[in-house]
Amino acid sequence: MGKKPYYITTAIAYTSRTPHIGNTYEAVLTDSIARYHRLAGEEVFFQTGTDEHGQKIQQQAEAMGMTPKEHVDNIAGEVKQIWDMMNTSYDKFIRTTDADHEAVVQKIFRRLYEQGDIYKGKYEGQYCTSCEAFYTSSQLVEGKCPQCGSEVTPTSEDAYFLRLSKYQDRLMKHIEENPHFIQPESRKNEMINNFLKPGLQDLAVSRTSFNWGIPTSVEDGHVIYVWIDALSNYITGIGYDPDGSSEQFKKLWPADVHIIGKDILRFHTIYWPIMLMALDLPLPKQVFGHPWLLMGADKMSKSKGNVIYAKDLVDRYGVDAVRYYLLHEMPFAHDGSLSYELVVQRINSDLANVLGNLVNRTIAMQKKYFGGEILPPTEKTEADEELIAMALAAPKLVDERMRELRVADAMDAIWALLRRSNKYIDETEPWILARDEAKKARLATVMYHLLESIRFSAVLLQPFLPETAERIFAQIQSDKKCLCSLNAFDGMAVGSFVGEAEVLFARIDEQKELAELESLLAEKEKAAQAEAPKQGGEKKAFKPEITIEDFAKLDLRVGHVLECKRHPKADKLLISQVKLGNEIRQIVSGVAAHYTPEEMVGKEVAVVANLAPINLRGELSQGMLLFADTAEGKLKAVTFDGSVESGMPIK
RNA sequence: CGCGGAGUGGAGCAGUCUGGUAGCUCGUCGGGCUCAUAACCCGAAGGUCGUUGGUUCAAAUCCUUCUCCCGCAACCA
Repeated sequence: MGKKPYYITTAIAYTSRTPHIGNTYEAVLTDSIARYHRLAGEEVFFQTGTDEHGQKIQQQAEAMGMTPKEHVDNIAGEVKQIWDMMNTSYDKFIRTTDADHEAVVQKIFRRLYEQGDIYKGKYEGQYCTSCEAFYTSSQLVEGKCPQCGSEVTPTSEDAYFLRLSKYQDRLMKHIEENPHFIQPESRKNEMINNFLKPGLQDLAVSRTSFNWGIPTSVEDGHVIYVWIDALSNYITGIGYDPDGSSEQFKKLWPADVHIIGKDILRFHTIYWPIMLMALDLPLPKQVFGHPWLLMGADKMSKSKGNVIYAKDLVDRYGVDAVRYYLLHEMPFAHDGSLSYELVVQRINSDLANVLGNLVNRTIAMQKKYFGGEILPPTEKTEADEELIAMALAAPKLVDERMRELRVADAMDAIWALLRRSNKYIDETEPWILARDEAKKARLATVMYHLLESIRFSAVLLQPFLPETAERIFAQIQSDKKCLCSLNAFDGMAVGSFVGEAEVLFARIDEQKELAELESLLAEKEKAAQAEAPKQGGEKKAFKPEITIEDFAKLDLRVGHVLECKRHPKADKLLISQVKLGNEIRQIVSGVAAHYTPEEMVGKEVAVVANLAPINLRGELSQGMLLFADTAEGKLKAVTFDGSVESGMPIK
């Protein structure tokens, strides 16, 4: 029996919008790991795909005047296109709207229901009339409202729940006994302390408020919670079936590693393992929450206007340059940053100078001195030992680091060899050897060593820069590409000829490039602004039409802010005392990030006066202050054209 | 005191578990070389490893005080 195939997955991409370069990173990272294991001779199965259900998607589709299916078809197409453009070598691209996936998810749900791990219950069951708020049973303090201590009454909204509590101890034990299960390890503590130790609440796994999801098949009107649906992809995609799984599933499961963003670690290290336990399946061996790519110091987001798409970069610099940047500039555990400036610098120094130039100068010399013919290395000296030793040690270094998912470190080992090769040229001074016919054998040896160490590098580069590796093989005219060819330093075929020299990565004039980008960006911004009013962003999509009667239900008033302070127990909230005519109300607003209390005092602002009061983290809020979103993601209070008496209606 | 992570030469990071002369890439400055994509090679400057106190013969590393940054959770009527 052979070894179990290596099964690796990305998280499936949520189809709410076109993935940006940060989302793309995950696919490239996973691809490099998958390719490495293939290179190492293992059978590999690499699955990726798209997550296409959920309320958010339904709403977006409606706002754009499409059916949800049309919307996700568009985005899924884009995702696949980008993954393909990045040269990711996935074996399966699953979509959660695939019929077979949907069918199996229904079976999973039914099976869990029938065995009692999913049960029907009430959603947000306890209502406190004095606070006008809902609480789950576990939030109650001695059976009473945690805020005010009064009696609560159970309410009834039907939902199905997954019994997380039943498996909690088993999961905790698993995490503690398998220190590599959650990577990087720092995240492990976060999960244990924040979620497991306080105790898991059973998870509501059905929804009735929308219908873009997989029906439960247990009760009409209930669709399956999107995470249950999405997580299942890792097993449905390879043929799991509660009634009898495929041979492929038996061969592949459990997954060796799920590569996911650190933001969804909770779903993959708590909900997913528990689902698997309930299904009586083994858990994935490892979940790696990779860091994020930041734009300079900011998280990439549309509202900040700093989104970069993979295509923008690939069009300018080529696939492998972008792959290099993503794979190499991301630290193992911290967030990495990206800017055009950094990309250009890396391309110049690492790809053009160190790698490209090394190959180029070597091929040029081989042609110049020997007409391209590769001669035998007959005059080895002590000066060669270090280079050869380093080349022979490189595969092991790369292997160790890749098995720890330290991709950037693995690449460093290759670059160390490339740098050493450049140094070797200076040490041996081939151009001087070439002047003396008597030193021809020595020159041939030096050149052989150079070509061979370039071949070593190219073999090892394949998982990271597949196209570039091929181009190097073409230039050195070698087809020895397997890891097994790196056991001895003698892979170049004596008597054969090198190919044509070709520039692998052209140097970029940084000043010129940045200037050009700046003007390009300005143009783009202009175009986006011109288009914005027509199209409207996803946030600006209009809600469905209402009648004047609907509008008349709102009681909008002019309010004067008399006092304002920060909420003592919530950093996003401000508490204002607002005068509405002869009444003074306390209103809580989530604008602490946008206004200081001092700025709020004295403002005349629009108020929703007849909104049901609610208790927000211990403070009563009797209404709502109105704010407008700005393009920069800020909030601006809705004020008036001149001073208006408080309490006056707005219509 | 909600939980967790981090603070290392101008920039980005490693080293911390298993104390023992502070390392890598980029940048800067000086030199060398000419096969090559103004590339490559060598050398130098630059850090009391955020702060306080402690353990030790010895602390970036272990314990502790404070501070700043980031993430997660809660809150956004």
